Amino acid sequence: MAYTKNIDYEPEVMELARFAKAMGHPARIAILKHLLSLDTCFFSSINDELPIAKATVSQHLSELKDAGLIHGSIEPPRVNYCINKENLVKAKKLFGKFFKAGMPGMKDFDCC
Amino acid sequence: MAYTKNIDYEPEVMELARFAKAMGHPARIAILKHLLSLDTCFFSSINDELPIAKATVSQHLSELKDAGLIHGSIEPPRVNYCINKENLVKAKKLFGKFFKAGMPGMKDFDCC
DNA sequence: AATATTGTTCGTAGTTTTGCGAACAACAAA
DNA sequence: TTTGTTGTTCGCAAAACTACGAACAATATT
Repeated sequence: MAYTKNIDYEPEVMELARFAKAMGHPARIAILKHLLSLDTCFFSSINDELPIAKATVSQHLSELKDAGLIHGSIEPPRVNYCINKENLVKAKKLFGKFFKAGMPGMKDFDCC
Repeated sequence: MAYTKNIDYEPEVMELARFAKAMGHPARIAILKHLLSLDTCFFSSINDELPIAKATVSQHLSELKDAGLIHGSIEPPRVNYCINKENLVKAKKLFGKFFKAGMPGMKDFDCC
């Protein structure tokens, strides 16, 4: 019964979790880093960077696209991928807000 | 054959993905936010915040603990949870570095 | 028209995640 | 000693995730 009750969480919590989930696999982090360093590139360039089959790479790209973190545009016979900058900035802000919320009370590093 | 080839990713990529994965569920984001706002609290306080069964809450707490994001200490008959501040700072830095890497080339918001 | 290139989609397999209720363990209180 | 409180663990079920090879689609090239 996974994800049945998502409606009960705040939209901002949902959005942050969505971005985090998309970033929750090393292959997808590697893809994002690669795209950030290149600004734009073809599928084959991404595929060459990763130790997994192209079918799997394609799936990870789909997930990143669904989460709104990247764009893909067809330039036959190839596909050009790039960062969805608008949403990456959105993610950056959500993570930034989340972590900043914790920092004020973090002068002392001891707890329970 | 999930996670077979993780050994082929950089340690920093792995770490970031690990933290992101732990944050990749709205219930866990809600838990972290709650703990950040309270500094420390008992299981029951967390459980009351969430629309899921206590067994499930306990599982999410386990995952956050395994990822190193929180601590739990037994104070019979209750359990006190708090943020693992050291690792939260670590996560903050990893995410910060990741997002900062993308920002320089983000003057223009158009791409492929 | 036949061939080559590029990447997606399909079908399949095994693992992990999410969720719940019930049972349990540990301690406190009556 | 019996009862109550607190939270974990167990056992199960459904869904999602990760991965692969094979087949396919779309476009160039010969």
